[in-house]
Amino acid sequence: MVNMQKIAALAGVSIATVSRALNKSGPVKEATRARILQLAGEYQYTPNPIARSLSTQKTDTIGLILPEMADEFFMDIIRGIDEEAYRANRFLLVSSFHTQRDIAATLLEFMSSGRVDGVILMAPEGKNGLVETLRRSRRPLVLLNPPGNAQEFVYFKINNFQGAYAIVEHLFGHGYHRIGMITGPNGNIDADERLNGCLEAGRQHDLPIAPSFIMPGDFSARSGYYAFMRLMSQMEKPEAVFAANDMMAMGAYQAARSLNLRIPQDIALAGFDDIFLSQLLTPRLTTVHVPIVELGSKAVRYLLQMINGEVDPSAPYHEELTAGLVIGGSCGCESVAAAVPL
Amino acid sequence: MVNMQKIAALAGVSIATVSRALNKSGPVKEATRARILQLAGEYQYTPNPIARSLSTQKTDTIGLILPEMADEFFMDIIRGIDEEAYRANRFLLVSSFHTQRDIAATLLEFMSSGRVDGVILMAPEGKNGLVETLRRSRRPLVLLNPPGNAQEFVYFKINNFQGAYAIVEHLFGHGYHRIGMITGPNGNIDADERLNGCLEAGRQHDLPIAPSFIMPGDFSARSGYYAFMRLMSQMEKPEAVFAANDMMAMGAYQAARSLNLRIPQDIALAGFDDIFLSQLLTPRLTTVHVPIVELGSKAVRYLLQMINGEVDPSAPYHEELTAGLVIGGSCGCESVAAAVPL
DNA sequence: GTAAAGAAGGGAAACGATTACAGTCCATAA
DNA sequence: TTATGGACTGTAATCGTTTCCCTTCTTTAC
Repeated sequence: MVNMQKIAALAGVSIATVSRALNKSGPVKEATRARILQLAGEYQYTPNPIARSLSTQKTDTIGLILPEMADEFFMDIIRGIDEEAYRANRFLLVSSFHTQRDIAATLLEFMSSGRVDGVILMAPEGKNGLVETLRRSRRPLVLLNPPGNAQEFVYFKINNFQGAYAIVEHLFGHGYHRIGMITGPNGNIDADERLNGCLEAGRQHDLPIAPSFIMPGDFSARSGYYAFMRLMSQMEKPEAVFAANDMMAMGAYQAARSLNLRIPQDIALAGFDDIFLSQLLTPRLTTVHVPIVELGSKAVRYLLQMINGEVDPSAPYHEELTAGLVIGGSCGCESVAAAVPL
Repeated sequence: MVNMQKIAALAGVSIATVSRALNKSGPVKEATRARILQLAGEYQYTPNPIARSLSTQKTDTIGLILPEMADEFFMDIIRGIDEEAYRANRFLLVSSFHTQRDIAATLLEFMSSGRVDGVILMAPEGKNGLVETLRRSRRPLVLLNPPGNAQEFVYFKINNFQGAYAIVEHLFGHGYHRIGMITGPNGNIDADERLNGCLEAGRQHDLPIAPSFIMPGDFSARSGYYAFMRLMSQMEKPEAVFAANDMMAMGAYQAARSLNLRIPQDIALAGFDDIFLSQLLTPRLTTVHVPIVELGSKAVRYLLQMINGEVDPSAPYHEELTAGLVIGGSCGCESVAAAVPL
């Protein structure tokens, strides 16, 4: 392996000069510099990043910890972060929680021990003393969709409340009076906020959502199927159903088909997330778009500012990204029923 | 930051002893060892991985380079690799190609320069002197779904030919005589092999696929839609259509619905990949399951063997993973039409 | 009683960079 | 002519480990 030592010897200078020439970190005579660059190219010299890191205490790497690596959603997160990291010439060390609950702590320790300059952590549930663990992190940390008890940290999140409020308001706009909701798993911050947004919209329109119209789900398509079935088996049935995510809405589509209910004529439907699948349903699902790639980009950009000392790494900073409506045909809007997949 | 120096001073021993005690890499009196461990715990000492890497020339990190980070498929790859890496106590540095074509080379250089112990690279197309670049890699390298000109390397791949052959044979088994195919992008190794498997099945059954029944697609749902439309607009129409991946099959579903064709009564359909969406179609799509998570696991395990010197890193090694049929209702099989989403 | 072996631990050289400090040389200003 | 300051370059410390090679003891075998 060719190192600075060798290049220095070949060029007849000291390694300090080689370093200065390569990094432009000090004055070097133009002729010397050219000679060094020439030799470096010739011998395919690449600086050893480990040695450099040891010396500079920077790794040019950021860590990303996700609860799981399962579907499109998490892939989009990674993509957003990967792109932004690439733009900033940073590497990306990823890991998931790996089934264990408090493993997030372990991983954070690993990552905080010098392998990365900073960490982006997605932790939608704040159990098992997560907050205490995070406090001990020695590196800059940015949270994504954090639990409610994480106010002291830096985080970026989707405005679930606003998104849910907006889409339920849209359903009211269609004239539906009886709106049902299929919720997400209890304790999940995203699920809770979406429920609250829905309830608030009901209150604001003087048409509060009836408790019997709130059916628990767990974000899976299967749970959406059964929740929808139960909603429609009641004496009084909703005219429109808002599922807390698109996967459950998909389950509801299946259930509606089983019951021979037409969407939206017999029952209107709306979802949340704007996943790719929702474009392929007929009619296209009306849903809430979450700017997930942007969430990742913003997190990286802010993290880098923390790392570079451009902002105070210990000061809390919160940003909520607005979710936007995507109108399909499932809510009753006519014009947009797309026949051709995107 | 507390380092070995400090622990050594506190314990009244040299750093060499601390290192030996912590790594069990040499004899240390039990009492001394206990004292050191005690202090290490007390002061929350964690060895600096960068310094260790510099000394040992190992990073405990493996690199993963993917063409893109787009859908479920790539997420599954990452998951398989992440899980296996975690089991082996390795970290994972990921990156995508980032639009540029020859960026794969650049990234490989980066990764080969000491930041990782080995690299897993997925490169379904072998253009722009990829092979020459790979030859210059200084670290162990494992390819996934490699192009045809990569015989000299270690790779793991899905047996596309066998999978395509099997599913087309299944269609013939239903008694269909006229089978059409929607192909993937030209030059993509997976696409080519699936086409070949289909053609071979036709030949073996003395019912060669007619050239007019082979319609080009590009793996997108949209292309599947249009290819299906074109297939069905011909004078002589196929009785069954095999799409080279599930996304295109989804497009075909949409097209069939537009044309008021019932699946499978009017037209049978089959796909490839067994993506999650295919379970949600009605009738469920008959497709080919690709053991994608297993592909990742195997790649990691072999890479680690190369890194540890348990196998010759410079010797070629090839493994093809068998793809299995997933029978849904879209091919004409009755029994399995699932009404409830998984 | 002595030699050899092995355990315990210390000193110092790697690993491959960055960088503070200091020295040399030369041009310019006083 | 002599400071003075800037450009250029080298020496060596530093980052935090691992590990080779000793030295010093303690056993154990003969």
